[in-house]
Amino acid sequence: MTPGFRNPFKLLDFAFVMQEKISQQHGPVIDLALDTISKGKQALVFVNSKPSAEKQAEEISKRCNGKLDELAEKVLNVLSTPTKQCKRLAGCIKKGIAFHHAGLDQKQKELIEDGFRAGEIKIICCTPTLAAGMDLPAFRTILTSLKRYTNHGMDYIPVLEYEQMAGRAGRPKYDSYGEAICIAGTDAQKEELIEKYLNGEVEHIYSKLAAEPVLRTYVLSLISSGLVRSKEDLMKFFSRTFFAFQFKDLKKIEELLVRVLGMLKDWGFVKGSSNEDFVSADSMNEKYIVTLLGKRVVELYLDPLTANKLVEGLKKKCEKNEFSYLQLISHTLEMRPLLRIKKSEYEEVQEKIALIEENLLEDGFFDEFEDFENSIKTAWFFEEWINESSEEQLLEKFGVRPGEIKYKLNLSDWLLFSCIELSKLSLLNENVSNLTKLRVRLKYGIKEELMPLVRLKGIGKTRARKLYSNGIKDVRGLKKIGLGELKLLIGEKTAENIKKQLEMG
DNA sequence: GGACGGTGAAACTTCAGGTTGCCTC
DNA sequence: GAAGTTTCACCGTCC
Repeated sequence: MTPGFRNPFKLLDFAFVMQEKISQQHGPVIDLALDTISKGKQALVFVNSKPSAEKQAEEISKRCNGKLDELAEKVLNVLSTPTKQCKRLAGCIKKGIAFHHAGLDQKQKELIEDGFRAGEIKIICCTPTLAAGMDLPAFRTILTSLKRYTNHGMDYIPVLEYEQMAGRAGRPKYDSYGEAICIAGTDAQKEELIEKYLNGEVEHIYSKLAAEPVLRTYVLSLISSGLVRSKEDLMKFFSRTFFAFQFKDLKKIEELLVRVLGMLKDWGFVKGSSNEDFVSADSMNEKYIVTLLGKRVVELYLDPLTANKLVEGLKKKCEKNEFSYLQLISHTLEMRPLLRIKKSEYEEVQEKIALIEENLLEDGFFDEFEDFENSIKTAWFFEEWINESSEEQLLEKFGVRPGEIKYKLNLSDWLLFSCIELSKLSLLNENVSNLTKLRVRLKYGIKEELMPLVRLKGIGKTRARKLYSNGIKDVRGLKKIGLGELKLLIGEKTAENIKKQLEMG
């Protein structure tokens, strides 16, 4: 831990003194940022939301005169067509300021992190993305707010989280100490912050085993690995965990485990190993073994609940189209958080539901209708993607940023792969070819007609579309066209490469 | 007089994050 | 609960 930064009074008083000393020109955050730069140092500014991170960075950058044109150019051209977000980021970076959150493309995040480490970028305004894991120390950490929106309204963040953010301050190699500065609005608030975060204790750690999804997954994998063969084994195992230590009530744990076992059995992921008829259902000695399907569920790292939902959905006999599958995988715990429906979108989504209701692979969503509606919006977003909407269009229509698009696509690929595997093991092979096709389309973001073209290395969404609209629709078309003409369409190097691939068959 | 643009206050809307599968030239 | 965004009334300017 860096010396200096744990001394609470020094710290917070410093912030107050600082505000007066820096003559409060533009508000505390901007003043502190500019002061950091004038000292030749760097700072991380933690804010509460993605829009805030962008706004704050922009405000600071307006008052800076960096000249990082080259880096800005790189950041701008990470995607095939820059989105609004890219332009905004490039504008800030030009001045030596950046914003950083999960909505950025991975490549952009790396450029920013490297730029900061190299000392070119002076200030990063970020959401808690940068709080943990990342090795990005700065001289100063500025925490604009220690409250965050939760399910129960605005609430103070845990002390542990505060420490993670504050702990970014202090660069072992360059500074002998670091400064973590919380912005307090009033004296009363200042006292509150000191009490809670500087004098307060870190919260107790609670075992996450208590959460049922984790418990389900755990029990199944224990049985699958052979570590646990009976309810008795299971109880023995769990009585030694931190979960049991905290929970204390072994009877309750047993009830919970029995329920989980029952579910796994109903879903066909485990079965009684022998002479089941002679052993009563809640006998401690009843032996369990994993089924083939259950084993695969473990290997796929799926929550058994999700796995069962997928299997049940895949079984459904109805007219299935892309949207059917997309909605099925969107309405899982794994896909959360789902895209949320804005007020202005409500009617549009209702219309969409009416349109595709008959093709859905699930029924009985009445208890959590809002969640269901969100799954429709999420599936819709995927659908637009495979119909060749650009990142910019998705940002406009669904408010999904490029980084989030990639993350969601990665999840969807995993879940579709899981659907394929589960179909194979559940004798539901009629789904396999459609799912496989869908995976390819999601990977590239293309309509079905471009599929033959993207098989070739060097051809993705953009080039495939260009070729197609010029009448080249498949490998045969590519073979027929002359090299010169092909070069004009997709560039010299790529054209040569493609021809080579075709020759090799 | 009417179109247009700028300004500011009120009303409205939204709010962090990120491991897992497989294959591979 | 707070901050960012949108909306809308109001005013001044120019043609």
